[in-house]
Amino acid sequence: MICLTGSGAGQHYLPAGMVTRMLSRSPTEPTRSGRPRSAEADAAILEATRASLVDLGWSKLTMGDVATRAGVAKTTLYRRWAGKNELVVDAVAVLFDELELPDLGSLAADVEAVVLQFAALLERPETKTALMAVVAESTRDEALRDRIRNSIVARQKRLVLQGRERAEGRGELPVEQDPAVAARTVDLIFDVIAGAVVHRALVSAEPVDADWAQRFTLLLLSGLGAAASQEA
Amino acid sequence: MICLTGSGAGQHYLPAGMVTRMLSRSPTEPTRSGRPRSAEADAAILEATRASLVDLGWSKLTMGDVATRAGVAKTTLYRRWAGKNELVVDAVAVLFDELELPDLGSLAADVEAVVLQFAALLERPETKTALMAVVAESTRDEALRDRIRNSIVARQKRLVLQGRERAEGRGELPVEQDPAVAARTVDLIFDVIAGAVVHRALVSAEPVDADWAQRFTLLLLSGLGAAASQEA
Amino acid sequence: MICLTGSGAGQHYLPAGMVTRMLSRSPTEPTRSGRPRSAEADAAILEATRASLVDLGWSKLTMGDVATRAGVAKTTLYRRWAGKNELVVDAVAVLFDELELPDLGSLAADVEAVVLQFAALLERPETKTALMAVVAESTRDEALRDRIRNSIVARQKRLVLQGRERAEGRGELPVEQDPAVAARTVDLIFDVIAGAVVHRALVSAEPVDADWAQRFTLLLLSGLGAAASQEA
Amino acid sequence: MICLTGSGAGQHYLPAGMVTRMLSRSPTEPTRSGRPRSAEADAAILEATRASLVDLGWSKLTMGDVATRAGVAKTTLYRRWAGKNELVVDAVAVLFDELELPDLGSLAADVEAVVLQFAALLERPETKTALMAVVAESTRDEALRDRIRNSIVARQKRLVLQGRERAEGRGELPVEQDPAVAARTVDLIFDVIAGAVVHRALVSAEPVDADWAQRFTLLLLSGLGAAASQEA
DNA sequence: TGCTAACCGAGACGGTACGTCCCGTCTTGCG
DNA sequence: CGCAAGACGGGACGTACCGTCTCGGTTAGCA
Repeated sequence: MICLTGSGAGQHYLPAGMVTRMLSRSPTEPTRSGRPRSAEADAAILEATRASLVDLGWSKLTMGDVATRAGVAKTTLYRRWAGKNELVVDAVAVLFDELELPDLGSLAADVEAVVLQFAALLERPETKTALMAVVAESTRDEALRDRIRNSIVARQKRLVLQGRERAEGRGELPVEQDPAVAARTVDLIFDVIAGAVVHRALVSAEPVDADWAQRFTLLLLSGLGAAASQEA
Repeated sequence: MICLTGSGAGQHYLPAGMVTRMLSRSPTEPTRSGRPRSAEADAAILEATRASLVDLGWSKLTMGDVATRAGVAKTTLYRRWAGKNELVVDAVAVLFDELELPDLGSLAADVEAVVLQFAALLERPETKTALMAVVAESTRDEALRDRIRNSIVARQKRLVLQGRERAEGRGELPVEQDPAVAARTVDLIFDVIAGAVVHRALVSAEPVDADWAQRFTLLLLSGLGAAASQEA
Repeated sequence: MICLTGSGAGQHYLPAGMVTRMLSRSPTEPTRSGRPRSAEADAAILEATRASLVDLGWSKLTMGDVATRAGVAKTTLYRRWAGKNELVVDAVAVLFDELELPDLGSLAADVEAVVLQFAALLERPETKTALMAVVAESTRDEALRDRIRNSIVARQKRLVLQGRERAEGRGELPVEQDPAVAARTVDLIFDVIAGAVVHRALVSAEPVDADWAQRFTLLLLSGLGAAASQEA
Repeated sequence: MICLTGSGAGQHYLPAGMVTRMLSRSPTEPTRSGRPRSAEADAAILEATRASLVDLGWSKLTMGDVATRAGVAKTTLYRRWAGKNELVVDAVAVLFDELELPDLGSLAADVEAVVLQFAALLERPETKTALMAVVAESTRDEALRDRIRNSIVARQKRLVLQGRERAEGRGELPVEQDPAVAARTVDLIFDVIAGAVVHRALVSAEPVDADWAQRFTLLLLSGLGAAASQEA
């Protein structure tokens, strides 16, 4: 697995495990003199951000309110995050970790389950309100777009990869030899699944229930099979 | 065609042609004495809104800036729209009118074309930045959600309906007898198409080019065929 | 009396009496469209400034606190005054209006009286704390220096002029023919009186009582007589 | 001359020469083991304070900036001085040491000279900006007032004492027998001289040139002679 | 010569106030 | 009565310093 943990809190922040011994100090991390940043503050801030998001929603959330809830000074927030967008991405990203690909014996069952999981996640007010807002903001902010990709999108896409491997193992899908084809197929499927679920839940504002999940999965897997046989 | 015109500009707004004769005055529109509202102002405001959206993006757009660009007082904006969200929805909605379902002889060709049209629309900065933002905002605002549905979503969904009718006419798709099944199939397809395109363009931030459109269409139509035969 | 009233509140502020008739609009004051500034707000702010000065002193006085006390938004302060310095000068200037030259029959008695008046003024916390602070600030700010001169210094210097005229009338002082000599003598006396009182009260921090006033006046008037006879 | 050196730098600060032998250790200064404070740091800080005062003025001067200029940590400043006021008083006090009463043969010449010296000192930006500011601050701070009196005022007042003694020696002034009368006369003269010069230079903002000094001295000494003869 | 206590730099901490921007509302006078 | 202008009370912004508090590391002087 690649770097899905990673970015962590802020721009100049050193993840805990990185400071090891004085001897093996990285040359790019000279010494970090001065008082180190409080890890408790980090946790409190992210937790407070999620709480504030639930209570107030994206547009009413303010840095000052988050700071107050976290029992922290506003400056402490700004020392770690450049603004509301970055903070919320980090606060929400962790929620996507709970998505898991269960092994229910068939690809269809697995896909249906993960669709429902994703829909449940999008039901939660902090996710619903935050996800589209940061995506909207990212249309004008390259750095934010990268942050979203690393922190959120990658967390979701790994499920598709995992599902593909498992289906290949089960013999439900032929093993794709060409890695380029494999990659773009994964991307396509990912956009279809994530896009459809998000669109149904947030734009059409209709429930993503078991019935819809089943019909969607049928459409997707049928298409996948037919398309694969045709591409070959 | 059902109600796609509709809501129009603002809460107490009278479309230009509607103020006709004093005789046939609606009882809920008592007399409207005094100076009537300027229709030019409306056009200027919506145009200014789109321009401001291009220049500044959603989050930096302000009512004051729009008013200044339109050569209009802030009060004039608020007399017509309740706030930024409503204004932007109306300003952007018209852009979705340019989407059309061409008749290229086959369903696949038609779908590919409309996918590319939609992608081109999402390339435009005013659309890209506005669409997700108002959707995000609508997660907490019922009235806004309705406005979006009436002004934007309906404009897109009609293409799917149209495509289905045409495909049925061509014999590419069986005529669905049960109207409930028909409706939910249309909804599913709409969410898959719109969701996948939006997700690819704005979240994955990858180009929606002819190749992708073709592969996506293949997946969709294959799935559609297989699913339809299975549901039967 | 020349322009001692005058400057008034703020930079773009129109004193009340100036807006007279629509006909005789000054060409430099084009029309002043829009809602006019609230005169009540002005008064409330200046009053609140003096109160805050008494309670908190110069260095603890904040714009926010003044705004709160005045029941006014911070922006309303900043619309009229560029900062704390300007505001305090205007708020305190009016206090110097209460200085008056009484007519006690002799120059000595008049001078003693005005010295004690001035000392009493410097006892008041709002004056004491503000005067030196704005003077200190004015060492780096040309505009502030002018403001102080127009609003405060001029109010004091008129007493010296008045005293001279009265003493000349009584025959206590010879009538000075050369206006240049007269002017520089007035300046000298003004600096000596104001300087000595301020220095005693605020730097030496000793009481300016009747005894000190008498001894100071004796020194001043004796010197004035001798110097005048010598200069002649 | 008595205690003009005086308080020295800071609250727990030990002037360099004072740490002598263990034997004669003050009982209130238990042992002072460990690394002693850097004397170089002290000098660098005071120098940096004056430099910052010149560049930024009183109100823009910050402890952080002084620390940076001195190549020292903020904590090092706070270990020695309680705050900005105390630091600036100490930094500026030394400048008043350069005031000297020259012996030019007559009291008038001596006074004129010292007036011009004082005026020259007040021309220097660090003095000009600091003196009034700390005086202003001292109106609310008893301890600061004492510090100013010990560090600055006393340095100036000694010149008046010295001048009086010299004039008595020359026979220009009668020797005052009553020490109380002598003391209050010195105080009066001091306030008149210092007050007039400061007021002219900083409030009236007019030049204290040779002409003004001469006219002022004439006024003062004439008054002094007349007043003395009258008091007798 | 090694201990140890107080020093030092760096810089993060919880705060307060800043001055600005925008909000959505409210007066003005003009047309 | 609509409209442009612009002042109003209010709220959040992001920044600058405050004075305090850890950190890791240095430095004198006693043992």
